Amino acid sequence: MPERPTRERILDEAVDLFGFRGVEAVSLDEIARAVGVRKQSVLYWFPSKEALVAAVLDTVADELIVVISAAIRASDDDPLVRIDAVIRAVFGPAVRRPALLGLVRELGRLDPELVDRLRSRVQPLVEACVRYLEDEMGRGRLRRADPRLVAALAYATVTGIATEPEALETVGWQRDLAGLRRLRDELRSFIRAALAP
Amino acid sequence: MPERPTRERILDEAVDLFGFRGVEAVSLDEIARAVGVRKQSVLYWFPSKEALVAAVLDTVADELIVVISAAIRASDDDPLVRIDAVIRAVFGPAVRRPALLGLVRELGRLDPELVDRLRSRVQPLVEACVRYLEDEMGRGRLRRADPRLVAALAYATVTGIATEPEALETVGWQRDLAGLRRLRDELRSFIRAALAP
DNA sequence: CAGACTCTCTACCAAGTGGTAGACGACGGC
DNA sequence: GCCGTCGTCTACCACTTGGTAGAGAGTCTG
Repeated sequence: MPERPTRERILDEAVDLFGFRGVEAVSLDEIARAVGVRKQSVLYWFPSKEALVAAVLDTVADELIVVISAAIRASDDDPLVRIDAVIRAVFGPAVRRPALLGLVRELGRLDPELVDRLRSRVQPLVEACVRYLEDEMGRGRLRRADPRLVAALAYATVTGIATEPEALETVGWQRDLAGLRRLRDELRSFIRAALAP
Repeated sequence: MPERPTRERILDEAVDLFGFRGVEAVSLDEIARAVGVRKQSVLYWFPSKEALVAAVLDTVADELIVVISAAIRASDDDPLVRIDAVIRAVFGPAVRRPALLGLVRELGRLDPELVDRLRSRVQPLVEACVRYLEDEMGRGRLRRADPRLVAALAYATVTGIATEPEALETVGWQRDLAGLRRLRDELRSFIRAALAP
């Protein structure tokens, strides 16, 4: 049978385990067991745990960058619609795969070199968003505000919900996908209201 | 000399170490060394690592609850000023002690029982804020919006910045206290703009 | 002083960690 | 049939982890 290659399956399980439980808390052995293989096979594909973490970050970043930059290039001219699309794009992968949110929460603790590489890949996207916001504000199609703040807020909101999905419960929502979607939708209309000219 | 009691010093170091590096990543031995004592003395004061974590959460919650509920009871009548005070209060402890932000990031991974207890202590505060927002909105002194969303956004923003202070750099700000303060101030005016009637 | 209590210590343990060395079978090209 | 490469395995290592047992020093109370 054409089973998926071991390397891919390891990456797959690693995303979930690292995301839900934390990199430090998950051992190579546990990942191996989840894949149905021995720890030493994991070390065959990834020479060290750190290499595995790096590979996980890379794959995740690839996906995120593709999805989000596609949304940025979306053709609709109305800036509010466009912002909406980006927010949906940012939440999209997280809604489909909650472990990704948990992974974000690991960033602050990982080897700074790894995080730097990841950030240098994401930064151009953020800059593009900021420039776009500035542009539309200059043309009066969005209310004047610090575009970097808007970016920081969106960034922080997503990672914040990532950090503590319990926050959803605390404010009286379910912490499952429905709660996440609801937050996303409310956030969209909130930003709309704040940025509408 | 009236040195601070060992128990307190352990709690103190634990807040910083757990916050900056993560509960799982910090060993009892490391905490003990930071205090200048042997691991077994730590285990004398806290019968297990989990008990230490619980105690840390309790002390932190105590401080937060005091500071925030004081801000909620602030006397100023203008809702915007009042909201401002609460935001400042939420950011206050974090600005003074960045490790607290890191601790928030641990919540999602800790024993659910611990987190539940913490949440049940914070929830009344959140509920009070929500009721207050609803009330002022009903009286037309704040723009109509879902008060739970406002609470969730504020909550998420703080924990988001906690999760990844690097986000500050990504959007072009310093990640130090100045950056944090700036984010706080911008957030205040942003919420003001969004909620002003 | 005697005895209890408080606090920190040394010594130890079983379990688990990331990682190395190398054997073993399967497979393809020659 | 033979050889090398690939992928997984068993066996092992040095080290760290959270936790136990109990000794012993210091102090307070009688």
